[in-house]
Amino acid sequence: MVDMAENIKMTRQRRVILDILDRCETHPSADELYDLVRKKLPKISLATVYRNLDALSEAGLVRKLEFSGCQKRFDKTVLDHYHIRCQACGKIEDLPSEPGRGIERKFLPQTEFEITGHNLELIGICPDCRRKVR
Amino acid sequence: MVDMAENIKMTRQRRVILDILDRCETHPSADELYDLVRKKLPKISLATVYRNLDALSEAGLVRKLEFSGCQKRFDKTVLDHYHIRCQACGKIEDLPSEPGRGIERKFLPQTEFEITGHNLELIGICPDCRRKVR
DNA sequence: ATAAATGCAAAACGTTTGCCATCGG
DNA sequence: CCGATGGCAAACGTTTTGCATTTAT
Repeated sequence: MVDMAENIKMTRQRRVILDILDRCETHPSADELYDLVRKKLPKISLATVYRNLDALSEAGLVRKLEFSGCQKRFDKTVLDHYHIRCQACGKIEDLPSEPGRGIERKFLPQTEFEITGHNLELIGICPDCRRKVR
Repeated sequence: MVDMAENIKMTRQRRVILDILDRCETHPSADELYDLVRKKLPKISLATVYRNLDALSEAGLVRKLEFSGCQKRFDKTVLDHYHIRCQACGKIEDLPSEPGRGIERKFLPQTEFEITGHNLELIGICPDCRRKVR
C-alpha cells in the first residue's frame, strides 16, 4: 500500500522545497512556503510551488494537510499523526498519538459506505492565544 | 451553550432557503442551494445565499459543514452527528452515532492547547460508486 | 534527445464586499 | 420609519492552467 514511486525529477526548486520542509517545525501553507523558497530562489513562481507540492505529495515525499475551512498546509512525511489547530491564530501542532483503525471500525456497522480512512482534527486554543485573552 | 438567538429578520429569501434545507436529504453546497432557490426566487443573487447561510448558521438555524479540501456544505440543524464522505463522488451522508467528549479527553494529556472541540470525518466509497468500479 | 518541469500571466474557483435601492418589523 | 437585507458587480484569496522556454535524465 505504501507508494514508493519516487520516479520524480529532482529539480533545484524541489530540492529547496523539501529542504525547507525538512528543517521546518511548522506546517506552512503554499504561500508561506513560497516566501521561504524565494529567499533561495528569488524567481521561482507560486505556480511552481503549488505544482511541486502536488507532485511531491503524490510521490509520498510531503504530506498535504487539508483542514476544514482553511488553506491547505504541508508537512514533511513522517509517521502518521493527528493535528490540533488553534481557533484563534490558526497555528497547527502535531499530536503524538498515532491514528489507528479503531475509529473506522467503530463506524463500520453504521454505514453502507466502504470506509477507507478518516480525518480527525482537534480544535483548541494554543498557549500563546490563551495568554493574550487573559 | 445553545445559542437561541433567533432575532433574525425572516425574509422571503431566508424562508425559501430554510424550506429547501428542511426537505433536503443531501448536504448542498452554497451554489447547489443557489440553483435550488432560484427555482422559487429566480432573481436572488448568490451573494444573498452566502450572506443568509452565514446569518442563519449564526442564528443556529442551519449548520455550516466545513470539510477538508472541499467546498462548504449546509445542513438543517438537528442533533450533532458525524459525516462520511465518498472519496469518489463527494456525496456526504450522516452517521448515526453522536459525538461525545471522549475523543477530546483522550488527547487532553497530549497537548498544551486548551481543547475546545474536534472534527471527525470518515472517508469512504459509497454504494453507488462501489458498484460503478466493479 | 526528449519528456518533464519552469516562469509568467491569465483564468478559475469559492467566497466576500461596497454600493445603493428596497423591504420587514 | 429606520435599520436590516437585497441585488448587482467587482474584488478577494487560493489554486489551477496554457503556453513558450528551460532543464534533468
